[in-house]
Formats: sequence, structure tokens, C-alpha cells
Amino acid sequence: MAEEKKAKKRDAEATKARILQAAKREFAKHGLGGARVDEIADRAQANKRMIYHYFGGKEDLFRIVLEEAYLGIRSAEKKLDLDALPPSEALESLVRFTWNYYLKNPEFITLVNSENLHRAKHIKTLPSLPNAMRGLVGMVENILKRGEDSGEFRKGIDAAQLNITIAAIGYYYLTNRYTGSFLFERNLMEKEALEDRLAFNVETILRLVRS
Amino acid sequence: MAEEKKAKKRDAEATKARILQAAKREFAKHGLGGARVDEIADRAQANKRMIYHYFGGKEDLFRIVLEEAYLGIRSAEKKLDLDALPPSEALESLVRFTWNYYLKNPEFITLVNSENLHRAKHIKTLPSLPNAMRGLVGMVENILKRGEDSGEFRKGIDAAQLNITIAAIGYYYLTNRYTGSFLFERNLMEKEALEDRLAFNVETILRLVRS
DNA sequence: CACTTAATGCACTAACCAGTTACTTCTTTA
DNA sequence: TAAAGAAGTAACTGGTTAGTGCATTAAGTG
Repeated sequence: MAEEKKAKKRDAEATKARILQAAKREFAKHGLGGARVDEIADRAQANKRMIYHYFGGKEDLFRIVLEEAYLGIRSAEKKLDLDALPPSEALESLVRFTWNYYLKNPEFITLVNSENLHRAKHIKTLPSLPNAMRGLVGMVENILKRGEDSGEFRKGIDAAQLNITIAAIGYYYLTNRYTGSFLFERNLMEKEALEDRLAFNVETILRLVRS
Repeated sequence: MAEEKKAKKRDAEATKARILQAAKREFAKHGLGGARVDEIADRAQANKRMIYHYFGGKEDLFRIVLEEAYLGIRSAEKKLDLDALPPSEALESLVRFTWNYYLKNPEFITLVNSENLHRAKHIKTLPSLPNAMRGLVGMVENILKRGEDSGEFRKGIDAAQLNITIAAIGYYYLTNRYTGSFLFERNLMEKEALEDRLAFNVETILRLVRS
């Protein structure tokens, strides 16, 4: 095996990675329709031809970017090890994690929005994703069951609905940060505003599940 | 005053209205970037020239469509007369109204998403909007105050946060209907699923505010 | 009915953009 | 080291699209 060389003149893997990185950024910034293939190539310091060589076309590239985005958040969620925490704390951790992930990976939200504008047509060919999602719902089901057993939580809560709500209360605030800041006449992205919102969200979820 | 004639050959107001209607549809379907001016003109049974004549350009048209969308939902909210209801019922009504409005006016969500992709740059020139929003927050503040006084609601709930949460739990579910249906492996838009979600949302909000 | 003003239609253009063709340069390995 | 194939480049193409110049036609007015 050849050693890794820093200034390699040719490196397919590195070029692919740079293209994906640049594509994630460009798609997140302008959506699928507004993204420019030339801009992705420039920013990746690659030739446009390489995009077609490695990925097929603009929409194929978008598909891979989406897959990475979904698998990325799922893989981070898996590392949480919520089963080691008491139910309330586990749920609170998940709310905090979800919020912070959206905050630190704002492109995730924009990519999902763009994919919904296109009626999920790109991810529909990625069978790994529903599979990954089952894991998330299972995780929350587990927490709910433990909470029920200990009497902390009430019975009959739908894990999928709870999951959706945990995502919703963070996602909505952040995806609408621009119109929201203007309409509510305050900077929703200020440190204090963000802390307030997270605290409010934790409260919302805990009140929703407690007996 | 001339009488309204059905088959008027020239009618500026009617043409403007048809263009706005077609534009709302096209912008909602494809976003600002993906929308086609020719398509708007065709669907409005107007000549493309008219769009530039009446509205200035594509982005100006988008601005007016957004303004109408925001004023539309606010004007519907105003008609709710929530002050006539007991606090809990008033809040429940608002949750149901918000959900149903999004459901019946899906273009509202897509337009807002598109505007956030563009960092709210179009609505920023519309000073009527923050003004209209103050009314909404005021409405919720009123309900909260009445609930506090009667002992039904706990104290110290932020009206803006509650507003955001009421919107969020409906908006997120509906804007992500396509990816959601695929990832959760169920049709989120089925009648029963919609009813379940609305019931869950009412529960979420009432549990959040009750003492 | 003239005459003015506003509404409408058509055909064009300048810019843009996804995708391709034809080529050069580097790397690997037999 | 020579051949083969992979990585990379630049210039181009065909189609699309926002926006316009100019002519035409209808409606309102004195």
C-alpha cells in the first residue's frame, strides 16, 4: 500500500470528498434548483467534468448528499446511549441533542426542505433510510416503555408522534429563523434567545409525557 | 360606473388577480428559483409582458404573493374571536385553526420555506407584516392571561414561544410530509393519520400550559 | 366621433447553465 | 520502461429563461 501523501496531485477519494462537501454547502444554500454545478466544481477545486464522472449528474449528486445527511444525523443519535439514563433524562437529552444538531448542521434542515419541495423523489431510491429511521423510533419507544414502567410517564403515547414533535419544535424555529426574526422583531438566533427556546422545548416534551 | 361584464376583453384588475393566483401556485410548487415566469403567464391566461407591466419582475411578484399569503392567514386568525371562549377552548381552537389552515392552504408553507431560503429578503420591505404579527402574539397573550387569572394555566409562559410551538407542531409535520411518509413507512396524509396528529397536537399544547 | 391612455401580443435577445467532447497528464503495474 | 487506464482540463453546445422593444388594439373621455 502506498503511504498517504499530503500534496498528492491525483486522489480520486479526496476529490470525491471535496465535491460532496462543496455540494452539501451549495445545495443547502440555494436548494436543488438554485444550486449551480459550476459553483460546486469551483468550490471543490475540481473540474466540473469530475462531478459527472464520479456522480453521474446534478440530481445524483443531490441524492448522495441527502443520504449522507440522513445517515449522519442517525449515526450521531445512535451514539447517545440513552438507555443508560433514566427516562426523563433520556428524553431531555434527545431534545437537547436534536436542537444542537440542527444548530450546528444547518444544512441538514435546508436539504430536507429542498427534498420535500421535490416530493422526496430522490431519497425514495435509498432503502437504507427507512431502516435507519426504525432505529430512532425504537429508541424512543424504549424510553417511553421504561418511563411507563417506572410510573414517570403516562401510557399510550405514540413514539412516532413524539419523535415528530421533538424534531418539530426545534426544526420550525430554526428553518424559519429569517422570517421569524423579522416578523417577531427580535433576533431569534441570539445566544439568549436560543437558550430560551431550548429550555421551552425541554419543558414542552417533559410535560407532554409525564403522568 | 360601468357594469361588470363577464366577457370583458380588457380588465386590468382581473388580469392582475389571475397572475397573482397563478404565481402563488407556481412559486409554491417550485420555489422562487424553480418557478417559471412563462408558466405563470400561461396559467394566468395572460401574456408574460403583463407580469412585467403590473409587477415589475419575478422577484417583485414573489414579494406581493408573500405579502398576500401572510395577510391572508392573519386575517383568518382575526376572525376566530377567541376572546369569547374559555382559555383552554380558545387555545385548542387556535391549534385546530392553525393546523387546518396549513392543510387547506399548503402553498403557505412552501412560500414561507422559499422565503427563508432567501433569508427573508423579500418580506423585509413590507412593514405591514411585523405589525400584523403583533396582533397574533397579543391574542395569545390575552388567552394566557385569562387562563392564569382563572387558575387553569400556570404562570410565566412566553406568548411568542407558545405561538411558535403551536405553528411548529403542525408546520413540521406537513412541510415534511413527503420525506416523513417515506421514512416512517406510512402515509402521513391519510385521513386517520391527520386526525391522530391533530389530537396529539392539541394534547401537547394543553399539557404545556395547564398548571 | 377623434383622441388619449392603458392593456395586450409577438418576437426577440442576452445571459445562463447542465451536460459533453476531445484532449492532456499522471499513476500503476506487468 | 512501456502500455494502459484513470484523473483531470478546457472549450463548447443545445436548450432554456428572465426580461424588452415595439406594434396593435380596446376602453374611457370630451
